[in-house]
Amino acid sequence: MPWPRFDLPLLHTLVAAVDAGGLVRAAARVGLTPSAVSLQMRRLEAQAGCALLRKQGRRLVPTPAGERLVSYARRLLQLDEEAHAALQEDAEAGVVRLGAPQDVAERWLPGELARFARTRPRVRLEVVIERSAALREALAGGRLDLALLFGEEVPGAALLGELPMEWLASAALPRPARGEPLPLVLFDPPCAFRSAAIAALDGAGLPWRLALTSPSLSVLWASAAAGLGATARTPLGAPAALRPAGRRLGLPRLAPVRLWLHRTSDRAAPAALADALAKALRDRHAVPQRRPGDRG
DNA sequence: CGTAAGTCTTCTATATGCTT
DNA sequence: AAGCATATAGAAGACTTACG
Repeated sequence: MPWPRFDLPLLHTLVAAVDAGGLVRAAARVGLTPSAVSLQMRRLEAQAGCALLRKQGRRLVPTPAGERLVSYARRLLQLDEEAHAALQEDAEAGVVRLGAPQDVAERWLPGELARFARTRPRVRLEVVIERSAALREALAGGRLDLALLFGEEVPGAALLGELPMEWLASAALPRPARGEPLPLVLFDPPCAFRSAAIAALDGAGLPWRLALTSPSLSVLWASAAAGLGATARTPLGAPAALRPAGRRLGLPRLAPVRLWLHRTSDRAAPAALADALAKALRDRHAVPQRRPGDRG
């Protein structure tokens, strides 16, 4: 057996395969074709000397040996990241200012930032929670280095992932009678979710009315949860009382929204740090498509 | 020591078969 | 029929070896 026993890139792919639950999705994560990933897993099984993955229906799940190796692989990859970061640490002391919408900042970002901070203890992160319009303005004004934004493609922005956009409502909100307008709970404009919701209803010829608008996501969640109206958003961070309600209320399907990583065009100041954080987020692009166990 | 030729490794593209 | 894993052929790059 040649040294080393295990190739780090193969372990990285194994972790991606187990996390993604299949080789096709793993391939997208690691930037290879599915066949290359399949070959990598065969090579890794040869290195391990035993089967690491097995089929379960259409999914691929780890064997007991695979699970043990994944646990080691995570530690090895973490150590690799730390070793790399340690060599760069001296060049990397400073502040990164990152903006994000509230649901992203609360539900997705903390884990990613903690991971980043572990490997770069001398970096201070400043997270700004604002609506997209305010974040765009702050980015343009040089008050942010990076921003996570929902919406359309902008040159220079990196796609982090796609999230389903759904109609969300309390079970207490009745289906409107024929011809009755659907009460909506939405952000003030400009808002990508608001525009998409209204366009979808208008496109389907369904009447609607604004029951409440607010600049605060918490107010929207609480109002919708109380049954004031339906809202359109990703399910990320939605309170438990809000359920996907498109089918029950007879509403048109909504296209998924894309989450983009924008960075300031001002390449000055802590460009290296912002680059490092941007790379860390892009590399993982771990936007949960749908957590296992979630329904519809 | 430097370089050219041969070999090996690993990738993509495409085809195929299995499962749901 | 769609979605997925895998088999195979060929291409590209990395590595090794032989030679001047």
